[in-house]
Amino acid sequence: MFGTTREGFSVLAHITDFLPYFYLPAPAGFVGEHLQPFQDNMNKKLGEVVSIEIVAKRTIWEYRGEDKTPFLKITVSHPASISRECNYQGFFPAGKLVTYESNVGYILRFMVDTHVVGMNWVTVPAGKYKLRTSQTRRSSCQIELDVRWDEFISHTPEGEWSAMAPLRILSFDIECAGRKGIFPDPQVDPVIQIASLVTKQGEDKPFIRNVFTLKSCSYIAGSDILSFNEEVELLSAWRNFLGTVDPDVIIGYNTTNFDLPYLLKRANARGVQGFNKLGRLLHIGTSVKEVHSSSRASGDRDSKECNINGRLQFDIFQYMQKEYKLRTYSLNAVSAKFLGEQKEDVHHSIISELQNGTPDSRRRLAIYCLKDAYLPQRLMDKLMCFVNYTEMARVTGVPFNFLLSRGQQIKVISQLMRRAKEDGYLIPAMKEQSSDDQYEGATVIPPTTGYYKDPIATLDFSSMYPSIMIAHNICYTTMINRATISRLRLVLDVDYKQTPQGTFFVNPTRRKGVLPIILEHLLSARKRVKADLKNETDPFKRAVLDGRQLALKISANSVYGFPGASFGHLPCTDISSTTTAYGREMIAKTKSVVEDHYRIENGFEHDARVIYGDTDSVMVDFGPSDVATCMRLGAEAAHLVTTHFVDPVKLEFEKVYWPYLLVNKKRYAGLYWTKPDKYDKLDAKGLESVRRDNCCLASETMDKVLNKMLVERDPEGALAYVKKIVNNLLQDRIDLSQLVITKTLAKMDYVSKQPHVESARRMKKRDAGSAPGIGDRVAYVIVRGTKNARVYDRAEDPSYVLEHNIPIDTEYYLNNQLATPLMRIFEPVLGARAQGLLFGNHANSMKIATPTEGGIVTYVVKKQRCLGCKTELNSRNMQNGAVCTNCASKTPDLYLKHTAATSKVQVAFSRLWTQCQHCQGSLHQDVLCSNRDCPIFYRRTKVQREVEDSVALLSRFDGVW
DNA sequence: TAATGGTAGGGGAGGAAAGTTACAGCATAT
DNA sequence: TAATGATATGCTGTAACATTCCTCCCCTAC
Repeated sequence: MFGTTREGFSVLAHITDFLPYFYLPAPAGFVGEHLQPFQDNMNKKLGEVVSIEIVAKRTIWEYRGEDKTPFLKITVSHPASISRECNYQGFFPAGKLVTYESNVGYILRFMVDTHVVGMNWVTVPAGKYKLRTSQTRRSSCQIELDVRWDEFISHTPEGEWSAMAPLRILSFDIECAGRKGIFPDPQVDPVIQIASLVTKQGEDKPFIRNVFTLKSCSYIAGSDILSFNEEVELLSAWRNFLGTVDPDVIIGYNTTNFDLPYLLKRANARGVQGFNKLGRLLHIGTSVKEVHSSSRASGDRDSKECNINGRLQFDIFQYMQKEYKLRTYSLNAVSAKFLGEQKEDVHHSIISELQNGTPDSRRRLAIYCLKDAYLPQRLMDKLMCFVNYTEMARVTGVPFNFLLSRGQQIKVISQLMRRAKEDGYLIPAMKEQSSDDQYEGATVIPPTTGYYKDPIATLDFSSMYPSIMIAHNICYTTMINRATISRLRLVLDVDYKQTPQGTFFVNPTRRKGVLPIILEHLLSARKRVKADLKNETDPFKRAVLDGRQLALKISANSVYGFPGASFGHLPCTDISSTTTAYGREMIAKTKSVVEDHYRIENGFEHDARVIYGDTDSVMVDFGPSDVATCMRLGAEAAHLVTTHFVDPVKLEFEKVYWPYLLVNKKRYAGLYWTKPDKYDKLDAKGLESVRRDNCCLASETMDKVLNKMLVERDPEGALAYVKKIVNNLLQDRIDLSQLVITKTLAKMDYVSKQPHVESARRMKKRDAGSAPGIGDRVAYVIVRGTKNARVYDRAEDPSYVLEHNIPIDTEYYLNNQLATPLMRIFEPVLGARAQGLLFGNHANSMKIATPTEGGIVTYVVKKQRCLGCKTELNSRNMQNGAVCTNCASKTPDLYLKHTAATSKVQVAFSRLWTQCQHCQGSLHQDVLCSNRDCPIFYRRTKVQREVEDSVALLSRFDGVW
């Protein structure tokens, strides 16, 4: 175990004598005399079986009475020796044998048995350990010791033991000098700079800030600069720096997939001695491994993995991808969103130029590099990533690095094993069985769509699935089949009950399920933490507590998904389908109770109607037109409904929507009220304004329209707004950045052609290194094409479109991105007249010639036209380079007009240029930024082209006078 | 090999299939 | 009156086009 003391000294504790083991059910007739020969027999095949003993345990699978049965606990000397096959005197028939707890990782096994959870404090009592001497040391840690696995104390992370450790965190970024148009290749392209920041956990300023540069570099305030003439020296010096700093945590942005592998491959290519000794173990070097992960929630993803023993790796890029749903995950976009600042983005082809320039140009690069090292640290602080993950590791009990590298299941398994061990249950190692059969999920009440001017109350079941599982004691350990029922002579409704799904579970009086116990523990712990949070004033402790309650909530919710996971460790469709069946019954019951009770004939002023509901919520139109009454009725109804259900199931009144626009199932918007005097926010669900797969123009327009309709209650104003946007679009006054559509490249082999897939394919052809890979998000815009050309043929990389000045298909954006979604929300409010009002005629559209076959104008004869009357200029009518004979007299006027136009765009351009200079922090240097996530960049490039065109036009007046 | 939370549902786009229309080509009637 | 040619009519196959329905795909709600 690696760790740190309270004072910040690094520790390596060698844990001794902990051996892996697994279980086999003892077959009938197997007795004590068989143990030794059986062990000898197994040793022949496996070797290294240390001991076998008979223990009384019970399986977690199904209720089979309270009797424990004999199991063989087989202890082996090495994790690899755990087997699922054994054969001895016909006792263990091949194929049918089920082993228990044989598929549990050794690390988790150890942590469960010693009550160690990820990121917790451990005390090694005096006298129980032996310090290692300089001869026996195996690591670079300051303290190194040996301790038996059962002689240290693991502290539950509560009270004084919930403090964060004073970990040293290194954040770094590298720059390499690539060749033009090609993504850097570690076999060829050198590493030229490495920027590093070192911060102590909990402090807001780094105590080391430096940059290693190849060749000299001018002074940077507040940072150390270490320059080297040889790349090999640079790499070697940085490795030594890392060893001296001895960080506990290494962070960065995409360091796992880019920076670390690049450094290692480059050092290898240049033959830098000992570079791969990045970890704390002296005899183990770091190597790169390709891994593939796939999950239903986050899709497929290819990535790399580096082992740096004794140091945690925490790649903020991976964290963002896992925890946030964003349009783009570039460091630019993420910093802009969460830190509120754009950063300069130097295209990789320009880096070499800066490197080959002067100390000052290398200084620019160094500043850029330092910023890229600083931003991950700031993101981590701002978003509390490290604190939240620490709490998640503590709550679920898994090692910290599992949280990024593994899925949801391992967290539930960890909790399940801990609880199971306490109660003497064993978990079977199920044979992998990928079943395709889906079970039935939740009900979505068919919506009565429309625009509601009266307040709509929303009632929710809090933590629905967890509370169902607790209320009805649904668990592996409580499932029971008919045979067992008759064998044990159990009585319906006394000992067990039949669920709506037709399955049977024993009552808690007979046996309380393990899953319900885990869930109760999680829910009550969350309640306690929330109570503590109310009294806590220290902002840092508050953050820890908040992270903890969040972790508890997420953990409780993922318990339900675990038995339903078809590719799982312990799939059990009965548990999942029973839980959802109760849920369906409850939502139906809620609807009928509310609608039966709140009726005019029962003395109420209106008949209440349930207009919509999804899984655990119902939306009720009680009738009254004021929020306060609606809230009172809602709270009352929630209370009434709750009495119909088993504890701890609880229906809560949560909020009122007023007004409320119900578009379809899972698609609605409304003003969200929790108190009668003021609304909290505009809440939109499922609509284009909250989706990532349409362009910003579409979502922002919809957001504005919703605001005008619901907040300002001004549908006419909304109409006018849309008309303005449409006009801007057709006149090409919308930034390209607003039109970028992003979608995830989810897999390799697509059945049908898709716009984002085809665009990614074209990008790959141009530069394979920088093209989006599997799991990345692809950005594209739709350009004009030949008639009937498919959308996938017209999807193009925005940078490419910008560089080559390819015309945008405004009609596509108008019809597919704006009109269709907007009509869906206008129609319920305005009725059928909306259509004509908005999209009837767009005569103002600028007609741009449609390119012919293949998207390229093949034979273009450029003919000059008169700047006055646009007539074609030829040898007969040409007065001068600018105008025809007819317009000759207007030449001075035309000249003035074009001069004015030119200077106007020049002013616009210089303003944008200055803005970019401000952003890069220097007003007397060229702007190199090509940040594709920054709207200014697009605007600047567009205006730049306008300036060029305008100047070219003006030059036709040259020699007129 | 190891590892991978669930189902319900909207909506855009592609693509096959079935339907429509226009038209050439031919046979037949006038 | 029969044979012949011109024209109109009707049928049919085919290509082009528009529509419908289904599937794939992405993303979201819960």
